[in-house]
Order: sequence, then structure tokens, then C-alpha cells
Amino acid sequence: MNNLFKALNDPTRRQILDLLRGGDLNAGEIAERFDMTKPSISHHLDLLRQAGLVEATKQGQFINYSLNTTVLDELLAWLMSFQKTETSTTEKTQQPR
Amino acid sequence: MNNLFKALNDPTRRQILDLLRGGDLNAGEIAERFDMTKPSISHHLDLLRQAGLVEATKQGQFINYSLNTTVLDELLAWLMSFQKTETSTTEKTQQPR
DNA sequence: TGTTTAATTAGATAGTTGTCTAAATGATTA
DNA sequence: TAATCATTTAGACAACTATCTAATTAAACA
Repeated sequence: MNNLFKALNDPTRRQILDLLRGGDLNAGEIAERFDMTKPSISHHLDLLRQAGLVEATKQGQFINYSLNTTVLDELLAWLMSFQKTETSTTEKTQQPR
Repeated sequence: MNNLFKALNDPTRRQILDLLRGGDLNAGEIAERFDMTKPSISHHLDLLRQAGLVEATKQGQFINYSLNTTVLDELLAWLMSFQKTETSTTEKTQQPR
């Protein structure tokens, strides 16, 4: 979970994820969409990969990056658990035992 | 959104959020549940407050902290949008136009 | 009014992060 | 096989973060 939050805590990396929703891209294609050097993008891709958010597959000279959202399920579950258990100040609903 | 991810990118802060699900607590009560000094916890609470995840209300000498999960809705929506739009390598489902 | 209590603010410091340039790796092709 | 191209790795550096101790603020109360 730590790696996941870390990976998501950067606007560039979140943009990369958004970008990959449109389909797989290789490292160069990703890099050219940002005003940043290739090594920097490569670093971001590495962190995304460490978090399991993208998969890198070598295709000849190129490295193809594809989105993997299954990791987000855990986060989604964590978030949704907040929607239920909260005893907020606005609602004051009695929670069943 | 940036502040939100930043706030969530720390295990102590996530623990504080989990803690507050059981009900409101004041700063001291939160601090004594961690192996960390009060100023450090105070700092974490400040970041959570900046992200809108907790609300601080002064009650006499004490400062009460309560969870506010409405901010998580935005994040939840962002995450859920990934569950839909993905054209993954494992599924290869034809996406309708 | 002086002291205690709750909490924050200030300032310091070690560690982490994002970015860059330069160098290295590995595949393609002339 | 030499040159080129795609990408990563290495190393440096400024900015940011988490933590601490010490000092400050503000409320409660004897």
C-alpha cells in the first residue's frame, strides 16, 4: 500500500496513468508528451512499475508500458470502507452493533 | 487533489484517519497512541487538515479532531473511472464506440 | 495572578524525492 | 562491424519531508 500511495503522490505520474488509459505506449512516446527529460520520465515509470500500476514489456528496441489497475482495487476498498463506517458530524446516524 | 495524495502518502497519517473512524479525539489523545512526540503528531494533523480530511474545532483547552471523508469522494471517483475505461492486456474486451 | 496543562510554532537536521546531465546498455540497420 | 536509436543507470544537487527539542500561546484553576 505504501508504494501505491507513493506512486500516486506525483502529478506527472498520475498524468502518465491517465495517458495510458488511451492505450499502451512505449517510453519514448510517453516522454515526448511531457516537458521533461527522458531519464526523468524513465524514473517515474520505474516507480509506477514498482507499485504495480504499469507493466513494462520489452518489444525489440522499445519498451511497452501498459496500465494495470488491479492494484487500485485495494485502495478502492480502503476508501469505500470510509464511506460506511463514518459517524460524521453532519449525519449522526446511529451505528448498529 | 495534490494535497489529498500528499496527506495520504504517510502511514502515520493514514493510521490517524483509521483511528478517527472510532470517533472524535483531541490532539493529545491521538498523540498518546503513537510512539512519536506531540509536535510531530501536530504536524501530521495539520497536513490532514490542509487536505480537508479532518476538521479541528477548539473546545476550551483542547482541540477536537474529527474525520471528514467528503474529500475522499473525488479520489473515489477518479479511481472508479479507471475500473471502467481500462482496455487491459488480460481481458481484451472490445470497447464500444 | 501565578502555575499547570494542551497544543502549536520555530528552528534544526537527517533522509527522501524530483530533476538534470553524462554515461552505459542493448537492439537495429547501413 | 560500426553507427544509430531507445531506454535505462549513475551521480549530482536543490527542494521537500518527517522528526526532534525548545520556545510560545492560550485556557483552566488554585
